[in-house]
Parts: sequence; structure tokens; C-alpha cells
Amino acid sequence: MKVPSFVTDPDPQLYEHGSYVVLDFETTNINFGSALVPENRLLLACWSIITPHSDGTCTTQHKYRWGSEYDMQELVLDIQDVDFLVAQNAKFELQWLERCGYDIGSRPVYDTLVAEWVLAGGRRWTFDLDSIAKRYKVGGKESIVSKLIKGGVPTEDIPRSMLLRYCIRDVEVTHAVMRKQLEKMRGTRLLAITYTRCLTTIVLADIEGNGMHLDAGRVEAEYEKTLQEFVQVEREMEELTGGINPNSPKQVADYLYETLGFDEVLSRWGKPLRTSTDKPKTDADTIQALNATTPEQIEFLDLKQRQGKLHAALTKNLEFFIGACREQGGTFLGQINQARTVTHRLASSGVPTKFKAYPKPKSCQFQNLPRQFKNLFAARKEGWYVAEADGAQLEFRVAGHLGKDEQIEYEILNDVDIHAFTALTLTEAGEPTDRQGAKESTFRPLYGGSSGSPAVEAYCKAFVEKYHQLNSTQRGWVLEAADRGYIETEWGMRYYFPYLKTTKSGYIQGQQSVYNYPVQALATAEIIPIALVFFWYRTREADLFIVNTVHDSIICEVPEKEIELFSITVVQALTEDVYGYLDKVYGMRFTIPLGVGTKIGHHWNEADEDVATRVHEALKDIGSGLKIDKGEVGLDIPPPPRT
DNA sequence: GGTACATGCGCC
DNA sequence: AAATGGCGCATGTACC
Repeated sequence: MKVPSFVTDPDPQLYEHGSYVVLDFETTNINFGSALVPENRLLLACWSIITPHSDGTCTTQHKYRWGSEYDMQELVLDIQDVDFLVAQNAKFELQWLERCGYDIGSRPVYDTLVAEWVLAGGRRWTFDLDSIAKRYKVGGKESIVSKLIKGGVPTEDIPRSMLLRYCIRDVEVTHAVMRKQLEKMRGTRLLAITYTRCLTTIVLADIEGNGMHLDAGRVEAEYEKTLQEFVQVEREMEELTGGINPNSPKQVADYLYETLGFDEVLSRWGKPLRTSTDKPKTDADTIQALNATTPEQIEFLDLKQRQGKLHAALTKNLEFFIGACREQGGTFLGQINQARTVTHRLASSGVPTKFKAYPKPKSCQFQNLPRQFKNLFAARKEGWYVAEADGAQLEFRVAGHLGKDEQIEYEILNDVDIHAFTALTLTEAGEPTDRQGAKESTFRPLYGGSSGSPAVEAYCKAFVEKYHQLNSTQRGWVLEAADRGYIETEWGMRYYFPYLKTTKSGYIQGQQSVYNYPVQALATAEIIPIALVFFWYRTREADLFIVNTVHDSIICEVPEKEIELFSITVVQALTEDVYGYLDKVYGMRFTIPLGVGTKIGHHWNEADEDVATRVHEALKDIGSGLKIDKGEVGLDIPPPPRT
């Protein structure tokens, strides 16, 4: 499908001179009124239409309409008549507008919540409309209706006149906030950032409605197996300990350090490693590091480690999965949230769901699903595939670009194995490590880490020397942050660091965040969302659909006939489209080749070799370094030459 | 009885 | 004295 010009040739100045509708809906409030809950109903829409004129003035028209999604034709026509749509938390309005028959991809949105998140630049502000309004001194104090809704009063029970006043007021406040935000962004490069974020909002509004789908047979088997093992472990623990609660850090600590007489793990300075409130630690890493000598000690550590893992697997995932399979056909929804993270990554949260089998509602988010359970997910349609594409070594390559680091560029162009260097350095420093074991240390110094075991410290030093151009760039960021209180990234985003402190020794506390934010942000807050937007538009008329995105990846359900379409389009979106967008919108020429890896099979993360052969064939004339390994197909696409 | 915090664990 | 970033959910405990 053709990608609209407001994506291929964006002009963020549209927000300054275009016509727009400011919209607010009132709905019944199951799960905060989400349009994705079929039982929710639309009650009321209030909107203003703002039409600018060539002489600098503008006309404003106010409208409202009581009724359901089937009564909103006039609203839809009004939106179709303007350049863009404005709302606070536009994802919510877009999901309702979808139910009203509006094409949510047809024009840009301006989301005051998202814009405020951009302006916050990493400061932990609150982003509800009342808080924002208060900061801009518009709109007065929180209304009674707002408190009633928060207090759980059904919206439909609130007197109509009150609800109408409330809704009109929210439209006015949203509009006033928008004008203030635009004012504040003038003279900065934040408008373009806001534009990118708001394009992403549209796509998220759509993806959230799809949910992910479980293979019920596999879930039942996995649950049964895990439960049996868990029951066995708990029984053995009870016999050994006489009945402590293994989920209580307090009781476990008493048992470990009093009853069993373990010595606490010590830091390099000889002090015990404690929790933030100075209590003895009982987590998996600590238990791994304890020195067991008696048979009782050995047995307990083994049991506790298994118990912790099994308990987490059951309570956080498998019980939820079982509920979803037995009670709702295997498909469940998750939220993908903007305005949560300080770096502008996306976050995910679960949708609280009440299953018959459990007394309390359970939630399951989409970004921390255990790897070992990914293959419990399948496409919901017979014969379809789950296809995942991820940005190859995305943050490392981004670091190479931001640091203008020739060594990183060389290593990417020549496909150098970076973990091998880590393993070698650690081994030479006296701690023999294989490639797999070295992986966890590889990027520690990239994010400002410098300490650890002697060998790890030696590795950190070696890293900093090897990629000295990146390191001096990062140290520059730290100085800028310490000096001005914020940094401005290459693409114009500002991150504030009000809490940086320089110690007597000259060490800047909090510098790790400064090292990290630009790298994490360009990779997972810009490049992946941009790719997501292009991929979504390019495949809107295809049957395939996006079901999830996890920081550096895009996950879809794809019919057999669209395997090639998926592969070619996702590669284009994650590379060429990104180069083009960064250049056009941020004036930024990306210098390092971006790469893509694809994995396609009937279950998530379970590659099908035959499909991989087809993908390999489809991509053979594109890019460079095409390779196929255990069903995963990867390649790089170099950035366009500089002219 | 309800809420807030601490802890631990999962992901990238 | 300590020094790798970013999240969300389940449970236990302290406290009102």
C-alpha cells in the first residue's frame, strides 16, 4: 500500500498552521473505558473544529453529540475535513474512532500527553490532563466529575448536564495545553520528535486491539509439567525447612543466614551486599554466589533456586495463560504504552483479567514474556505463521553512529564477533570464560559500567580503549549534562539530568544514565517506532497484522502466502525507511549499516527451516551479508551514499 | 481491611 | 561509599 505523504515527507510544522479537531469522548468505564472492551459504550463526544486563515486568525466551532459509535457520522466527517486530530491520550480516542468507522491511519494526530512526555525530556512528570493543565496554568482545578469517575461511579449514572460540562471543559483544556506546548517547543527541535511519537500512537492504537494468541495444547502441557515440578519442590522444601514460606524474603533470609549459618556475600570492599534497606539478600544471584558446604546447605540452595523460577513461571505467566486458553479462546490483550519510560522507549502493561479459576484479576504484559514460553504462542488462524523481525545488534550499531566510532563501523562492516573479544579479554585477565558466558559483560561498559571482578574491570578498560571515539563522545555527553543539566541529542531530543552530582573524587554520580539514554533512545525510541509506522502503512492492505513489539523487534501473524511480503517489507521498514525518515525529519545522516534478522515459524521463536529458505531466496538480491542460520535469516542494508 | 513499599524476577 | 541502562507484575510485610 502507498504510504501517505505525511509519513514519507513529514512536515511537523503542520501542527502550527494546519486545521484540526480537538476531541474528547466520554464512555462507560469498564477498564477505564477502553474501546477494546466490547461491553463498553460510547456516551458522548465533544469536539472543536479549528480552521486557520491566511491572515493569521482562525475560526473555532464547538460541537457535541450524545450517542453510541453508530451516532458519530458528523464527527467522523468533521475530522475527515481537517489536517490532523488533537486529543489527550489519543490512543484512547483513536480506538473508539475505529469503532465509529473512522480510518485511524488517514491523518496525523497531536497527542498532548505524548507531547508533554517529549517536553519532560526524562524528568518524571505526571501526564494526566489535570497535572499538565496545572503546569501551564490553564483550566483551573480538577472537576467533581473527574473525581466521581476515578472513584468508580459509572459514567452513565452521572447527570448528563454535569458530564457535558466536564467533557466540554476537557476539550478546552486540551486545546489550551496544546497551544502552550507548541509555544514552548518553538526554538527547539522537539516538534519533530513529537511528530514521530504521535505517528507511533496511531499504530499502537491498532496493534493493541490484536492481542497475542496461545497454543492451548502446548499451554496445558507446560502448565501440567511445571505445576508437578513445583509441587514436588515445595514439598521437599517443607520437609527440609519445617515450613518456611519460600516467597518471603524475610523468612528465607532468616533460614539462610541464621538456621543454615551462611555467610553473606561480600562486596569487593568486604561489606555484605544488602538490599536497599540494608537487609540480607535472597535473590537468585545471591543464592548462586553463596558458598555451600553442608549437605543441608547444598540441598536448600538447589531447591530455592528451582522454587523461585517455578513460582515466577506459574504465577506470572502459566496461570494467566491457562485462564486465557480455558476461558477466552487463547487470545489476550496487552497494552503498549507511551509516556512511561524516561528514555522514550515503549513500555508494556497487562490488562487486568478476572478468570474463574483465580480470586484476583491477573495481568500479563507483552515485553517480559520468558523466552522459554515464547513457543507457546501461535498464530490464531490455521496454517498461519508467527514472524519476528529484529534490528541486528541495534544498540551497538547506534552507538557506533553516535560515537562516530570507526572501530565499531569496521567491526560491523566486517562482521566481527564482539563477544569473542570479551571472552578472550576475560580469559587473558585470569578468568577463563567462553563466548556464551562473556555475553553478559560485553555491553556493560557501553552503558557506563566500569567495575566488577578484576577481569571484568580489565575488560571494561579494554572496551573503552578499543572504542575510544565512542567513549569520548559519551564523556562529552556527561560533561554537557553536568554543565547545563541537560543534553541535546543529535536528532534534537533533550534529556534532563537534574540529579547528577560530582563527588570529591571527580566521579559524576548518575553518569551511567547519560551514557545510556541517547543510545537506548535512538535505537528503541526512534528507529524501531519509525520502522513500525512504515511497516504498518506498507502492509495495511495485506492480511498479515502486527501483534507485538519488544524494544528492538516487531512480531506479526502472517499467512503462508505473505511470507515474502513480510520479509521484504520489514527489511525495507527497518533500514531504508529509517534512513530516509531520520534524514528528512531530523536532518540526520545515519552512517552505520542497519541490519535485520527474521525468524518465522508456526510458533513464536521457533523457526521453520523451509520458510527460512524461502525468505533467503526472497532477500537474495537485497543488501549485503545475507546469511541463514538455524532458520534465522539476516542481512544488512547500507545507508544511502552521501552526495 | 486497604494501601505503600520492598523484594525478586521476567524481558530487551 | 560505590560506580551498566530501561521497564511491569506477584508476593510479603509494615503501617494506617
